[in-house]
Amino acid sequence: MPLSFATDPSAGSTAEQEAYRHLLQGVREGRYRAGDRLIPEDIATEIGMSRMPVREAFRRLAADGLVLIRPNRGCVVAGLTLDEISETFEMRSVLEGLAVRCALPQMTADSFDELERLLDRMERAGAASGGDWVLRHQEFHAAIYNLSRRPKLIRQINALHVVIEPYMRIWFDYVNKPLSARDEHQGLIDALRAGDVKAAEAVMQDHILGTAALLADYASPDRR
Amino acid sequence: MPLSFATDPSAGSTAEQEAYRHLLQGVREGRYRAGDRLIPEDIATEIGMSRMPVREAFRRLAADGLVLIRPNRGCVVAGLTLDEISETFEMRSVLEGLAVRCALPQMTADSFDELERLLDRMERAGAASGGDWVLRHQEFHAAIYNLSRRPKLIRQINALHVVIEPYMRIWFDYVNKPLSARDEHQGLIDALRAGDVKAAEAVMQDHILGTAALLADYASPDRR
DNA sequence: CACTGGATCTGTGTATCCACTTATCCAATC
DNA sequence: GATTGGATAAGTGGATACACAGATCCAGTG
Repeated sequence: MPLSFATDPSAGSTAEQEAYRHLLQGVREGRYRAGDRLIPEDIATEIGMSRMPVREAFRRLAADGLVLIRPNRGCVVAGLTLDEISETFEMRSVLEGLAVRCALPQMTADSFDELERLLDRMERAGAASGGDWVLRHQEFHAAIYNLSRRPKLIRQINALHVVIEPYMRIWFDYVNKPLSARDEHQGLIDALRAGDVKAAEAVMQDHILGTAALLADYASPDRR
Repeated sequence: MPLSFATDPSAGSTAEQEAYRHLLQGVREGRYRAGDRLIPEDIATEIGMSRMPVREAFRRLAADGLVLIRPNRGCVVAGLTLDEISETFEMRSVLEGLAVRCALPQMTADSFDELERLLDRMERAGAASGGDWVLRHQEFHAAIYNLSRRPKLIRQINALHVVIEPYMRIWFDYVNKPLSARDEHQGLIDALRAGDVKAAEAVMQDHILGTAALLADYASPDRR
């Protein structure tokens, strides 16, 4: 399975979809980097279409917060300041807390086994490339939220994941070992198994804010 | 001051901006109703431009969740199911709870006076037309969140307000008296004055979920 | 009555053109 | 030598015309 999407990829027709996918993947994987200028002409020829679908894709990406369109000055890949990164994690913490709260009542014994399985996969990916770990990590979280039966909530969470994904990759490549991946997430599974909704929500919030703190720690003294 | 925006209105150039504003206002005010088909040709001539900027505006609106674009079948105004409405209120409750938590430490005595003033305006608007009350109500909430210094959070909250605005208008026109507007919001101000961050967040969440319950009550037996 | 096969409409993509803004660079000037 | 100013290039934004494909509708057929 390839990358997932920030907004509904089926909203828009063939060529526009392809342009959107192409650009989205490019940004997520870090091939297009923050501040890079995106020239419709070039991208259109790159993927073999005219400029219009590309321009339309820009608008979707802008709404996702992935690029910035300034009148008469074209389209650049958006970057996040440190403040914006922590703001994003704050939003994640409350939204994903809500998602856990909604998902927990839907969980069965099978669900927990599935999560254990995904955690294993994530750990194995941790040994290899950073990008892969990030995807497995998203997959693990998504497996929980998908049970919440809250499509709009899930989509919003997804969009936030996408926005910070490039930074997660950079960070992961730097620390290059799967932090306390097992401990952190095993704790989460245990909290879910216990069935205490309030507690599970709190664990999820702490998990996310904890990650934010680690990432801020890494970025702050380094970039200054 | 006219209507505010879901996404950054400055992202896009003159004609596209105008198309976006026009469509956004139309949806918010209920001039375009859920299920209405939006024909680029018609709208383009309506506001005196070609179809291209209109099509681009569609993409932004689709990303905001206000319209639906189905491949080869054009653009229709999105409607919310009852489930989606309550899902939206759930998301509002946690996001606006977070916003209050961030805003409270920034508040001064002046802030509270300002809120009282806005509450008065809201109450006066309540006596008149429903649409005006909805705007004043948004204004009151926005006054709090704007202190949070969280631009992305504020934007997201705004987008959610816009999505449910048509339903708020319908509902308000039906009940036609400002519910417990003063009590509800006065309680909120008092909680803020007390300075207890946890409590203020809880009050905000209850306020929003309470509104959701009222709205669901109105919609559920009526539409069935 | 269900199904088939156009005819038509409309959404979508392409190609091209043009006006206007922004960016770049070089030379003249202080 | 730094700054200003203007010529020039590049790129955006919009309009228009056209080709094509998928949807929709309707009548004719079995």
